[in-house]
Amino acid sequence: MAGKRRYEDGCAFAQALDLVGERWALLVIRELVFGPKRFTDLKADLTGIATNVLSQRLTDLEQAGIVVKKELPPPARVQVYDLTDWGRDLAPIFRVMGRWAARSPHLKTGWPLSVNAALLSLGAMFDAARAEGFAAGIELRLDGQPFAVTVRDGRLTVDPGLHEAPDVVVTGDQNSLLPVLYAGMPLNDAMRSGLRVTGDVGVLRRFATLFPMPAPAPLPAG
Amino acid sequence: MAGKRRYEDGCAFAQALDLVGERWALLVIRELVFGPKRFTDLKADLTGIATNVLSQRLTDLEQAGIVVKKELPPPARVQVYDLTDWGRDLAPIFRVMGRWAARSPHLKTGWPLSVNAALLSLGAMFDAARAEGFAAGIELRLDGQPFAVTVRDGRLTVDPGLHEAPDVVVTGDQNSLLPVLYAGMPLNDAMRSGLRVTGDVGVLRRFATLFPMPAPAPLPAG
DNA sequence: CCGAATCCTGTCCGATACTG
DNA sequence: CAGTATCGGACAGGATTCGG
Repeated sequence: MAGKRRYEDGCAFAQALDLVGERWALLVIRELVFGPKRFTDLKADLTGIATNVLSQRLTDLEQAGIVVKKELPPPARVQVYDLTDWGRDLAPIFRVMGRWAARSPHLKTGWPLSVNAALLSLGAMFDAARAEGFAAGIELRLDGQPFAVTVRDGRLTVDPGLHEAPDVVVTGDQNSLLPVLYAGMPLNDAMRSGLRVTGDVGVLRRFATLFPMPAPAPLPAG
Repeated sequence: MAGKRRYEDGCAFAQALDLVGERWALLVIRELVFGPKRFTDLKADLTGIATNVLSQRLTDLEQAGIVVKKELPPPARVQVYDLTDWGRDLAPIFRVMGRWAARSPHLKTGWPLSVNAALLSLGAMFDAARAEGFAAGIELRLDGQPFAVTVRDGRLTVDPGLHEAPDVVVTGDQNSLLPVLYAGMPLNDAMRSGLRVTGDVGVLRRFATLFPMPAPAPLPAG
């Protein structure tokens, strides 16, 4: 435990990397931004992570003050991991860096995404200019979990839980929905392959125009 | 080379980590945001990095399209590493994440910083509200290199090179200057220990009030 | 002298098996 | 369900050496 590898750098950014720069650490945080999860669910959502690594990261993040281990009240009485307020303040990182990576010349599209990754990508790719004069309430039920997406005043918000006043409700999985938003797939195609839409489909179609893919960066010589 | 460890995740953020998530990678980029450097200077500015690791990161980042290897024109004819435009777009990450880390309950202050780290920290800690109605041109000469710092319209910019119209010129090293900006050290103390100031000292004193330290996050239990 | 390539050692990661 | 134990392999750290 004493042999922890650290940059010995006064730079606050370098000290951030000491806390969240190890492999998987930021992805663990990504999976907790919309609310607490149990160990096994975290493992399921983080494809490929080993149990010992997940365990290690959670204790490291807990010691850093980013994650807290909680026990849900009876009768549930299961223990879950949640972000502290400060830990949740990392959310903008995912949007800023995700938007940057969306311009990678090597970006692989069409790969499966976790529910949390898909929801964060909305905030990353959202184009405020295209949303001018548009307001909408959309409830997304991905993998059975409801999320309230709201567009208003050129801003997009995503919160866990049911939407108070949805114009449209979309049920299905994120990997069916995202090609509609980012790759121009016709909504009808997605509905034919499992996506269910109830309510105002026009709102959803309009919503799907708010996420333009940025042009990839040029690759210097290769 | 083929055995590169990757998250196989469609999430753009996870793919960003595939590119810049390895140890030292983001710090290498940090050291290049204000302009190209030679291998040896990079090694000197990144305290503790091993030559083979630096070499490996540079070739990885070059393949990713983030870094380019250039040869300066004769008579210099030395090779330098520079960021691509896309690579330089990572600069906001340092500010956002640095500002986040400044609230760490474990933050170590008073440690030495590189020139680039110090300059990026200005953008991270700058408080626009405190700069209302204030405009200033400040030339910082840190470790012999000049940087033009400008405050205007509630915004702060930092560019490499001499300032066109400086109100004040500060010469010295970043570790003498930063305590004045962030820790309330009296400017006179810093000047007594090596910082040299020519021009309007009042502008510098006012400038030093623009960088309030945020309150550290509470540590949940211990 | 600069920019690496090459040892070697230690630590971390990944996969699986196993336990309260 | 929620982790711990174990082990092989990949990667990082440090020193040395080599080519331009």
